Amino acid sequence: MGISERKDREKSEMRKMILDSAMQLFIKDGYNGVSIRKIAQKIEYSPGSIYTYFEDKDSIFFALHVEGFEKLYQKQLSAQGINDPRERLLAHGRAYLEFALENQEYYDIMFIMRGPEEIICKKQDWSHGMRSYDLLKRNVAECQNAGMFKDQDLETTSFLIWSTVHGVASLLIRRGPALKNIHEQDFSMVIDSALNILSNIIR
Amino acid sequence: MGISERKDREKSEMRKMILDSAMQLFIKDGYNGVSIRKIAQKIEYSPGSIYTYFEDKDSIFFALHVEGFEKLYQKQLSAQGINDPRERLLAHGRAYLEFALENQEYYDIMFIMRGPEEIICKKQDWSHGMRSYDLLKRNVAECQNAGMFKDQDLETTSFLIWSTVHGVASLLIRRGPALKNIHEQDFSMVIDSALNILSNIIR
DNA sequence: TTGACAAACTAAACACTGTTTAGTATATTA
DNA sequence: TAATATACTAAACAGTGTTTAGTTTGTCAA
Repeated sequence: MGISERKDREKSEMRKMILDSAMQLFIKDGYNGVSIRKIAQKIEYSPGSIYTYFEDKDSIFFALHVEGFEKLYQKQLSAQGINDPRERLLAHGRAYLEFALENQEYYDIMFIMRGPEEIICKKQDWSHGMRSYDLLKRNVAECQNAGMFKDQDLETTSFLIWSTVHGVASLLIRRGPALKNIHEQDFSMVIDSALNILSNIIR
Repeated sequence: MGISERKDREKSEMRKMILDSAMQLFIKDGYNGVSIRKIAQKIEYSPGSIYTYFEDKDSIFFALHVEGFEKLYQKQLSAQGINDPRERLLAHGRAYLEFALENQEYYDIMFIMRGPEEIICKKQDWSHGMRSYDLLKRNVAECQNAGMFKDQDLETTSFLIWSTVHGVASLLIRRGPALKNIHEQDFSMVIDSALNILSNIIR
């Protein structure tokens, strides 16, 4: 059936076009600055057509959310080649921070923005996030096997490690009051310092 | 001039009424669920009247933001009585986390939500946030004077300490994927663990 | 007490928003 | 060729933040 395959292809191309346009607008105009009509105008279709491909506006952001987790997971896997558990966990942290700073819009969608997060709870689908988090937990567990974090709860330890890197990432991205004095080119220094903290925790 | 004083009083009572209603609705319906019309209905005035007291919807959230920072600052001051710099910094961290979990809506407005943060940048007014952050920096500086964080940059160290507690706070409030296994009653345990990390950093 | 003035307030309008609906055009299938 | 399914559009609906014109109200000087 070549026809239905072509149709599927056309359908997914349209989906991609919508997502790409939405992402571009999202980066330019922020979450609330993007409207279905603007997306429609950008892809040169009527607003209504978009609803053939996505249930609602939220679903578009959810789809971008899923894309983001896929990118994060791939980045995280790049650290899995390292054998020493301690070094692997540090590389894992670096990968996380690099992902966050290289894909700030995705990171925002995934972990910071209110809108989409409510959506994800509504959709009951944290599975993509869990996959990344489970990878972290596995790395922490293997650190425990190697004698680190002794007498510490796996869940709590993993969570606190995530908190540390997430805290750095989200503040760097959102630019809180402290960041008047930390500029873009200093980010890698901050990453190093954050990993230093991690490195102190790991013992 | 008793009349103009009464008028000022009435004006600020009206402001307070608007802010209280906005906060209530905000907690109940979330950021985007609150409309000027809903606030107006709650206070039994027409939507237009609100614009006599606030420039726009954003200003209402900004005002709540300022209120939040005032509360945080007061809470932080409660830790300033402690003499030992290390213990004071730890108490400072605990105060921060307690504030975040006791005033989750405020914390959200202050540090997590996109909307208002853009507003604050627009208004170029991080002064309220800076006051709290400066207090942290002062405490860190005095830890340095007492021999801790030797050879570490004050700015970076302060930022990373803030990151750590902010990371914990924002993940606890937003309930990321990791938090399926951490329930409300365990929060104080997580706070203790976070402070343990802080305590490890401080040496 | 009256007239002027300023402030508060409202109803209505404006230009948006996400979403639904009814209807059309097009391509595929029997 | 006729029937059917799909993609698509224009228009409408109910909502949004904000502005405007006009009214009411309270204050104050003449």
